[in-house]
Amino acid sequence: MARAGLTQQIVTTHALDVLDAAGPAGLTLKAVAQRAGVAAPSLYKHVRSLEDLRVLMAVRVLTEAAERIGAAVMGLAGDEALRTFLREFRAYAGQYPHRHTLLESPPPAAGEHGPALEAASAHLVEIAFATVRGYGLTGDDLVHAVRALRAVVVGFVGLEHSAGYLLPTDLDASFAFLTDLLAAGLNRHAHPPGTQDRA
Amino acid sequence: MARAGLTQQIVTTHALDVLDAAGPAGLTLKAVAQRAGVAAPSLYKHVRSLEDLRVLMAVRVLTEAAERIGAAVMGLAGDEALRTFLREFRAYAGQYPHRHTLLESPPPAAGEHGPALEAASAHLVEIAFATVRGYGLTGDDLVHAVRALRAVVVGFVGLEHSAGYLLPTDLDASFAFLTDLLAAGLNRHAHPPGTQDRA
DNA sequence: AGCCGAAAGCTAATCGCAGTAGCTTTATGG
DNA sequence: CCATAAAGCTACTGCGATTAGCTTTCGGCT
Repeated sequence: MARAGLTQQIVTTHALDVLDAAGPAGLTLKAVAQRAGVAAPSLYKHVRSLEDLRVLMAVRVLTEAAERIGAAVMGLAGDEALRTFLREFRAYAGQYPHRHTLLESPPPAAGEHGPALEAASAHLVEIAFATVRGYGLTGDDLVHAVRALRAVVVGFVGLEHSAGYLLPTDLDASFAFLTDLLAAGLNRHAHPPGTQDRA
Repeated sequence: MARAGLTQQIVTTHALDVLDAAGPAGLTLKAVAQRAGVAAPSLYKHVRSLEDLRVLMAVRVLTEAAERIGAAVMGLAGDEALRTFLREFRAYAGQYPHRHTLLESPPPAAGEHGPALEAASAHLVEIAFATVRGYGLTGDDLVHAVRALRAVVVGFVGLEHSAGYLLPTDLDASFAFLTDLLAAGLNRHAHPPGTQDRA
């Protein structure tokens, strides 16, 4: 028998292919093994469990998304950076409509690859920070802004891909509306016209 | 043997108890059956499958949340209504930290209870519409605003409960920040100070 | 009071998939 | 050429969902 020459990375790649093609419910070790050309138990030479594999997939997805979004945002600032971040995030999710499910379920820092997951997540968060830095926010407001940014984009994309938005109204327009909303809100905090609202 | 006297509603209630207690991964028919005091296969007299049960649970959760949020928002308008909607939604999710997972996965209108799911979802959306109505938005903007509202709240709550926010910064403050952001944004659309941004 | 059919439960069995045990073979480095 | 570790494999266990078919209870009707 010719050896398949698998590695943890290759298995992860096959697993992502399966996810993309068959959705979260279709992500089974048997399917991954089949795509990799080996018997199912052989995968255990490279991953500790299915959950472990999911974590590895999430790490990959976060890293990929961060790279892509980071590259797009690079050199931009303010509204332009913000719009680009949002657009690229949604574009990535649109290209792989099932991957967003990986960023909701995986157990936090459980297991061997927990730290890697946190690191990958932190990397994306770093990019979000950089994106928002230009608005002149300080202290906790900076964190609040990053959280708002993530909530907005994750929420919209999640609803978009789990059939949460049923009305016929154009989704691109809704996303643009939300983008404007966020941009305007951050600008308002950047140049507070007074001490209008809650501390 | 004394009869358990189950109904679809009671089974759904037990299933939600299991979900609340054991999380999404612990939601198994065996666990539900045990809590209901019957053997696992007996559940099939009331639900078609585990997936079907998940849909029923989602319907219940959406209905409950809509009632609760609807009651809280009733009689309010503008920012007050908006803040209440957001606060109540998050409070519900905070009370049952696992239920938000039901609102992400369930297959759309698949199966017998698909229409019920859509109806329950539509009910909550109606309340979101009512909440946002006071801002004087028209046409598609109204839909955009509702979608923004849902994206914001679902995104924040989802990240909050899946350990997406790791920084030590206070989550309540971040939620307040996001609430203000949304309120300010909707007010801006309500009273456009000109034709400032993108159509 | 007693009968009947439907519905609710049960036990036994099937099926698919995650995970484990232990053997075999391929690469290699010495 | 040989020892050994890693990569695969087959066989097996266990669990949970689901199906099949039997048994019992219940409500209505006579």
